[in-house]
Amino acid sequence: MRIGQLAQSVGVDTQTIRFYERQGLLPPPDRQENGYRIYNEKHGERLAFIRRCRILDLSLAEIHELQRYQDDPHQSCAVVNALLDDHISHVRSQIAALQALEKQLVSLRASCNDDREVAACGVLAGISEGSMHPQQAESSA
Amino acid sequence: MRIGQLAQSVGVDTQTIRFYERQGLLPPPDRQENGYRIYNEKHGERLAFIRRCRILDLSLAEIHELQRYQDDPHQSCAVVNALLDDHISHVRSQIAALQALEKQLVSLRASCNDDREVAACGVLAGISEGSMHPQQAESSA
DNA sequence: TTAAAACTATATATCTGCTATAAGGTCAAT
DNA sequence: ATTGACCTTATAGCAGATATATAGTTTTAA
Ligand SMILES: [Zn+2]
Ligand SMILES: [Zn+2]
Ligand SMILES: [Zn+2]
Ligand SMILES: [Zn+2]
Repeated sequence: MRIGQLAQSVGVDTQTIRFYERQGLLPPPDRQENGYRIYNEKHGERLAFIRRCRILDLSLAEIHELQRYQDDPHQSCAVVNALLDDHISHVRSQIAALQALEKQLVSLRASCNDDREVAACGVLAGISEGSMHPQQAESSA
Repeated sequence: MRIGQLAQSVGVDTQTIRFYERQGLLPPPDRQENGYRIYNEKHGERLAFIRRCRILDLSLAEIHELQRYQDDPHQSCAVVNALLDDHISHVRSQIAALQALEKQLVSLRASCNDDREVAACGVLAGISEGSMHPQQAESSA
């Protein structure tokens, strides 16, 4: 199967497939005499795996790591589970950061109604005055 | 004051200041004879405003819009408040997406303990099997 | 006085995960 | 013969910086 078919069957752009190949996430397929890439079902499964990882918001580096684990199937799967735990904490710290941010924004929003002119806007005043603390999106825990 | 001093006083990198200037968020300052940028307190306030907006995770485009509002101080501040409301809904939809993701990840994680080998890992099996639905990080509401 | 350290300038590359465009080669049908 | 659909590579763009390369300037100290 050629790249367009593979792309359609998995629901990605052909560019994305070539991109994954360049990144080392998909093995370079054989080529026809004219240079066209030829894929088999293995490639399809591999690509689908990558896409499902991306749906889980795993980074390409994390996916790469998972693939390395799959290449050594007899080691303990604790490494896989640890990777997932780490990723869950990535996601949780993002959530926490965003929730703190939301709180800040809502309180800022409450400092103004719509009946003023810009020069007296409570929101702008709140930002300009600035008793704010930086967010930390990711921690290296 | 030169760029290094300004950078230190606001707590950003000098590169970041030049970057904001290129993006049109900071007005180009006067130059010394040797070409060095010279800043005054106005620049400092403007830069600090930008940084506080960034802490609130406002995009550079949103900040730009706020600046345009500030340039027309007699219009109704409803536009400012609307911008903030939009941004709050950006943040909320990010939170919702991440929470849905967290749920998926936690359930995936629960499908494995650490006592297997990679070939039998419940996490990898869960990803490979793939009964997953794509996330939508942002909606164009 | 001179040489090194610290600062400034511009231009360019890097990061993430794609997506889009340009410019061209290949193939089937008309 | 030419259209159209497909394929190839190379390159640029998005956000929001950050890093590097290379060069000129100022300050400090030996
Ligand atoms: Zn992660
Ligand atoms: Zn207002
Ligand atoms: Zn926003
Ligand atoms: Zn496992």
